[in-house]
Amino acid sequence: MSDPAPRPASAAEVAALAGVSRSAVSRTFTDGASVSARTRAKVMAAAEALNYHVNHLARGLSKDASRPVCLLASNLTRPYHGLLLDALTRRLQAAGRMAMVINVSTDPQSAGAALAQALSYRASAVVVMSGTPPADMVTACIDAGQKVIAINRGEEWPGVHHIRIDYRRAMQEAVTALRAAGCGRIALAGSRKGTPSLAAREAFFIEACHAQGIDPVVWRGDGSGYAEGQEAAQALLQGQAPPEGIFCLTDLMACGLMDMARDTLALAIPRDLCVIGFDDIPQAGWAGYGLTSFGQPYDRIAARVEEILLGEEPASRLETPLIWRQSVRSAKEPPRG
Amino acid sequence: MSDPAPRPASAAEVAALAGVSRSAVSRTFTDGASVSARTRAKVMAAAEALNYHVNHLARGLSKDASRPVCLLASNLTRPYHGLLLDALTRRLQAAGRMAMVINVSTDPQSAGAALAQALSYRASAVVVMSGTPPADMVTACIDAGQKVIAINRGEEWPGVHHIRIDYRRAMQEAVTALRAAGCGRIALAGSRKGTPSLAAREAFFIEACHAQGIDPVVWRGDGSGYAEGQEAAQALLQGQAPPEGIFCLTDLMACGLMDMARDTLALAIPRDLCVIGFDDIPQAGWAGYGLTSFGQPYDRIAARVEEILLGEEPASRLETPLIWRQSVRSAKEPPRG
DNA sequence: CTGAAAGCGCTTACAG
DNA sequence: CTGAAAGCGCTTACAG
Repeated sequence: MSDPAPRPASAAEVAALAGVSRSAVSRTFTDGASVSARTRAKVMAAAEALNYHVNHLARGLSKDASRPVCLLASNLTRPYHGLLLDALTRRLQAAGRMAMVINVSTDPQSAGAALAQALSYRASAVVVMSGTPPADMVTACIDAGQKVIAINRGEEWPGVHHIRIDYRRAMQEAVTALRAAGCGRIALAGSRKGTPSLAAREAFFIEACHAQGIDPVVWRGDGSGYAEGQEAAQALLQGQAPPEGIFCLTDLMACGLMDMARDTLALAIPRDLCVIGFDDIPQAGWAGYGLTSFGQPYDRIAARVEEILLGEEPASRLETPLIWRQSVRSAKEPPRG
Repeated sequence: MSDPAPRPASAAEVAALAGVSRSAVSRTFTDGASVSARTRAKVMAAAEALNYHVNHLARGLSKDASRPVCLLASNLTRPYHGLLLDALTRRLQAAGRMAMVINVSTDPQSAGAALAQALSYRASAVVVMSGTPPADMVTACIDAGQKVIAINRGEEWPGVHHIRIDYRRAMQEAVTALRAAGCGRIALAGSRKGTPSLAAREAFFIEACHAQGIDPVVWRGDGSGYAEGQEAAQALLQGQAPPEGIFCLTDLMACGLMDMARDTLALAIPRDLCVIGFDDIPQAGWAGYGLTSFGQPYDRIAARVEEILLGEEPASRLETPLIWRQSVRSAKEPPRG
């Protein structure tokens, strides 16, 4: 309002104004520190007058807890990533941590560079939301004292904290639901991309089919988005004796598949075809889709990240509830034919 | 791999190993600094051996350029915000800046707290992607030497760098397109939410209608998402002489409106109804919608942010191209009736 | 080009 | 409870 200060106030200036030592100021803003009520009051008054805010950058030099948490993200453009990032940033913020996001989408190999950046900012932890950084960079981070938290990344890395979904159970449920809906011929709309989550869902879906005596038709696209869903529909649904139930690796694929099945192939869903997706993105709930899908436990994932930050080591896999909508016949309805 | 160091190497250790001063190490990692090739080589070798990375936290204490850039975001769950955040983080990263995101979605008033956080981390700039922080907090940031960059935020704040879209021109184009498609009765699916962008689109759309001698029907929902689009369809399309062309404030609303118009009201698009949206989210391109929409210049916005960070002050408003798809009849096709 | 020194803004034993 | 001092890891005039 008055003379605009060129730089923010420092603890030293607050100390001077309050007539106390810089240590006293520091203590006032440190949670469990011992300061008398009187000193604290003087400090607070001075701080307010100078619009003082502790410099977290400087604090991070000595205090681990105020160092940033790095989020390695990609494809922020896709609903799943947006939802996860939303849950994560919200949670970290509530915990008073600074979230720094590194976008690794441009170059699939860039995950290594991202970790180098995390190292440069002395992040206290790095959360790998996607991408697969090279093992030696992961080791370097861990050696430097950082926690590395992997969300739904495949292989077990030594020293890495994993947060995992129980894909096996989910895939069993998917197959069961399709069979209960009367689907005899079952297919999987998969992907050649081979990211850990995608690969795990594929493997467990096929395993579950076999366990129930079914031999699923498997189709694989290049990616796992809307366009691949459309391709899947064309590839799977045109021959004779086409599948009656399809599990799509992602909701995005399911949306593409449904659009193509209805508009071009003139199939009715769920009468002629049952579809299940994964991620429970907002579009799954849109009237145009009504897609039955597995919900990702975004908030629970975020909660686990915080637990790990606090030193706890949660073990069990997270459950994904199947959200029922209209793309799968309920057991009572008769199947087609 | 070998003995895991509890903490990362410091410049002092590198200096010791290389047999030079700490200044020499610092200079080696500073862009325009004067170091002999020989010294630099020694330093680099030692740095590699110790896996040294400059501590940007510490560097931020004295160098403005390595202080973080704060991104005040919200609704990361929505396509528009995801797309913008994606473009921004990508660009900042390429520029070697650290992007710290603060999620202000929980509480609309939380924008003030977010700014306080930006102040605490001595961000060199804060980018307001959404939310409207209180004026005095904005002043505090500016007084503390931070750049405040507002993307599509309404009012002119003193000292704030604005990045703006030419909504007036876009809205004129929308009305023109609808009229060229033969739409006589025109409506606006608006919102009571009143965020700056939304309000501006509304006002300019109505202004453009009047300029072309049209009196649009205006409906307003609570928000600007899919559900409000559905409501808009019910409210606007049921009476007699319903609108033949509707502009929706957002693509999300347009999707909801289209679904409701087709599924429940049995209207054909664009035969019975032309629809235009805004944002050009991925779903607009899905086969189920084929929505004609204005594209946000995400990359250009990000480029401007960088320009402002570099001290330039770009002035003109950004253009939004109208992306033609199938939800508006082209001028040649005859309108219905 | 190079090093010794002071400074950036904090925290945390260490005495009192 | 409180202050003087050393430390966190960097940068940048200042001499040489």
